[in-house]
Amino acid sequence: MAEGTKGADTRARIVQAAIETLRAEGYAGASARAIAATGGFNQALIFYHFGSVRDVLIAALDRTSEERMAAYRAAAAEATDLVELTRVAGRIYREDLASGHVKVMVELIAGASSDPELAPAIVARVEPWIAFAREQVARFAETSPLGSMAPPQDVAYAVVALFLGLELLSHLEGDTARTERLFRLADGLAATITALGLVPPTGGGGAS
Amino acid sequence: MAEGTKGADTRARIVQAAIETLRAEGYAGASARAIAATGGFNQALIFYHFGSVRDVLIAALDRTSEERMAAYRAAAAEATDLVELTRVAGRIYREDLASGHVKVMVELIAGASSDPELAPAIVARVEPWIAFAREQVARFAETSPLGSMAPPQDVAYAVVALFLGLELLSHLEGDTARTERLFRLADGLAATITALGLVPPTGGGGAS
DNA sequence: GTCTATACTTGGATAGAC
DNA sequence: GTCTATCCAAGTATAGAC
Repeated sequence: MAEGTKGADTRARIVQAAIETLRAEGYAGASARAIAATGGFNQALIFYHFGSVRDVLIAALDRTSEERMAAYRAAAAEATDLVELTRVAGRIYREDLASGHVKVMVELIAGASSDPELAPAIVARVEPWIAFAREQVARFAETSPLGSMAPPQDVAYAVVALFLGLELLSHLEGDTARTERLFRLADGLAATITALGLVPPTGGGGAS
Repeated sequence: MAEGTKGADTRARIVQAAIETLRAEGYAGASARAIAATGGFNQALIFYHFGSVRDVLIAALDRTSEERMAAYRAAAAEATDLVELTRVAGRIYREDLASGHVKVMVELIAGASSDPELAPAIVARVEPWIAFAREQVARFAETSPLGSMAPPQDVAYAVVALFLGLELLSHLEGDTARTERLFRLADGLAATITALGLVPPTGGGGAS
């Protein structure tokens, strides 16, 4: 990598503008012209650097996804029990709602319906998140009573679905209060599950 | 109502075509031309009968929403405890995933970002679903220990978010197996909550 | 590598014949 | 009430000057 610096800079500016446009206008509003207007550069640059609008949108998801995955991994590594994991998950997810990462993902998942060539690219970028959630749930639930009642894979799928759905609802009306209450509720739920002995009070290997 | 019959018939055909197009092509693919091609009628009819594409999409959500709300109300009325409510919710929601009602709603919520005039109309049509979920949760949880731990309003919000998120994920790859497992998991969870005495074993007023 | 100009396509919407 | 024809705006993408 490190090819010319100037080209890489411009690519980054385009990707950044694509992210901002997806956040503000959604998939249907993320045209080459709209992205160029957001970033203050020429529309033709998108095609020179990425070849198509679709490919710059995929690059946008790659960029936020890598950045946020790093944040989630770092935060998860700090958690040594389910209560802590729930708390950091809430904290990081709230950052996401604000930063727009989940919005970018949700818009691209919804938009994939209209573009058969986009769909497989989005699938490939959503699955790592489900796998990551499964890893984290498994750290505390795999060998516990909870793990046999609720397979980590299924819990992880539900958690990711819940996060995506919360994004849809909370940005529809701009209501963050309800989401806030839900995370406090989740903290209480994690404490209850731990108190009931369904999950070990501490432990779980380090996050990978 | 009952105005000319012919006009009402055509309106219904257009709305039906809009629903099918939203299901198959998503919001970004639901153009007037695409809807007309799906329904086999002229594109100009949409503007004659509805004035704009936006308004026919809103009518599409109205139609599925009314129809599905009736189905949910009827099903919920049968449930006399939380276990039954969970089971019927799963059954009805699986019908929805297949029929496409949730898909229509999700696509319009996501699409609302790109059309400021669409957003308030969608908000007004999503809120009744959150209110309905709250009513149902409250029937069994309001005066129980669960109700004081987890306010029905917040639980309802989470349930709706989960349903919307499951739609996004399950239709992204066409994976219905994971959703199936989740509903069996929910059945078990409802049974556990009841066994723990967090919720009355029977009761809850009739559904409105 | 970036800009201007432009070709071509699709989409929203209307006019006017039937 | 429905269809054909058409206008115009917006979108993707490319060619070619700089």
